[in-house]
Amino acid sequence: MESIQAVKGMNDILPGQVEWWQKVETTAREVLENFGYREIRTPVLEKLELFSRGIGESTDIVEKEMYAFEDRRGEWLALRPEATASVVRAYIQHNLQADFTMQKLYALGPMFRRERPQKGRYRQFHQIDVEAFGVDDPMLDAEMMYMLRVFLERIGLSGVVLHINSLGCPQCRQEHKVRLQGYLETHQETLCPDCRKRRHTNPLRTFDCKVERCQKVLEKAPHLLGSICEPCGTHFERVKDHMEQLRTPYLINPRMVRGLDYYTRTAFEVITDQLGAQNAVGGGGRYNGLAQDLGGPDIPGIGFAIGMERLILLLQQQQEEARRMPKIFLAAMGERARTHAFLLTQELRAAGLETEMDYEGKSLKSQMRRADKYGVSHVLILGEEEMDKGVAKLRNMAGKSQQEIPLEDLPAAMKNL
RNA sequence: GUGGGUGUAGCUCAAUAGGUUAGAGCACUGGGUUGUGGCCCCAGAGGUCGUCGGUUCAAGUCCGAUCACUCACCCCA
Repeated sequence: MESIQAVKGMNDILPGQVEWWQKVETTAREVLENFGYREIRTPVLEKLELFSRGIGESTDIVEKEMYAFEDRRGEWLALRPEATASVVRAYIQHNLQADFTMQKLYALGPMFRRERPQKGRYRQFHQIDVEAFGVDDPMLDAEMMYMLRVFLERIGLSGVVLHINSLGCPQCRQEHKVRLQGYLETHQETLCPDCRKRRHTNPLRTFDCKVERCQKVLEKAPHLLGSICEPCGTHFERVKDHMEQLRTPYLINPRMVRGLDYYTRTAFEVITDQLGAQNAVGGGGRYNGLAQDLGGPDIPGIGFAIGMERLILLLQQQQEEARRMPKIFLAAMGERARTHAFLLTQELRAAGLETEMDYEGKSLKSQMRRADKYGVSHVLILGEEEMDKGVAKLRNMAGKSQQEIPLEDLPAAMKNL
């Protein structure tokens, strides 16, 4: 019989790996909650329309990467390809703007995109998603990027750079788009086929084309940053001022464009050069029109997402892993001692001590080997001899010393080690 | 969706120009005198050589197909 494999691009996270995830998750919660963010959990499945309207009909995500299907009653649903649209939907649906003028929310969980997997890119991947609603002030933009930096520092990640840009508002971006299209048209002949297509569909995207002759053309192309409107320009200036105030290093990257339609003004990405082709560990930006696009009130928002597998891949390259092991091992010989050891194990656990034992009646030598593999600091040895005397031998694995301890004192004595 | 690379034990890899019972290291199990770990020594278990088909007296090895994994393109976290 053929064994069943996991779905392509969807991974099991095994013991030994899962410790990294726990570390990232707990650190994320600590930092985010310290900045006033509260967790929200939304369904993994949403109406398809939420994403086609929210992310943009012509984006790659919506066009070709979504897990979309018709359910038994003919309703079109999709596994979420990102979290922002869902969080905004929940925000609108539950009228969260009525509670406070500002809402700071975060969500952890799996996202789904049907792409060809490669290093740092999977069909089920996980994000730490952060969103703040109701405030358009640049102070919040800067605080968010500062918080991202604090988180990455706390988790111990090094070698990443924060890129920032302003994408302007729908109005000035539209004007720029027309100008850029005009420019590209005059250089049409030199552009690669992809860029010729992008000229119509999404001219801004030509900026991250990797073909050399396209880059050459784009060097002289009008930059969005140079032509954003006055209010967008001052917003960006103030973001930068606050970044300096918070002593958070950044790099202005006028070529950065983001793949989702809803971004406005501030956009940012955390970039690494240690992940092969996947260079973005996290990214986000402001999305002032999104809530309204999704049928809600006209409320500004800003947010970002961190790719957990990418972050963990980097951490694993940079840090030693810490394995989780029991602290005490019980080695017992003979039926009487084994039966007692079984109970004793539960008592030690009840006292809060991580305890493991041998369940198979193996030789003492074998049990000691097992204890050593676990890396426990102490082993309790229990045999006929000890049972007769009403004691257990406590062996210190590091020092090799051994002492006898009365059985009735055990949980207490172990706690004081 | 497109292109490249790789599929042999749980893991990392060997296997002469096709030729008998496919090997090693690590990991695993047991043992090295009565009930004591690490180091060392001995022994053991573990593989339909991804799958299907073809060439051949003979295929892990050659050919084809297929699947899986992987890297890259596209795009993104």
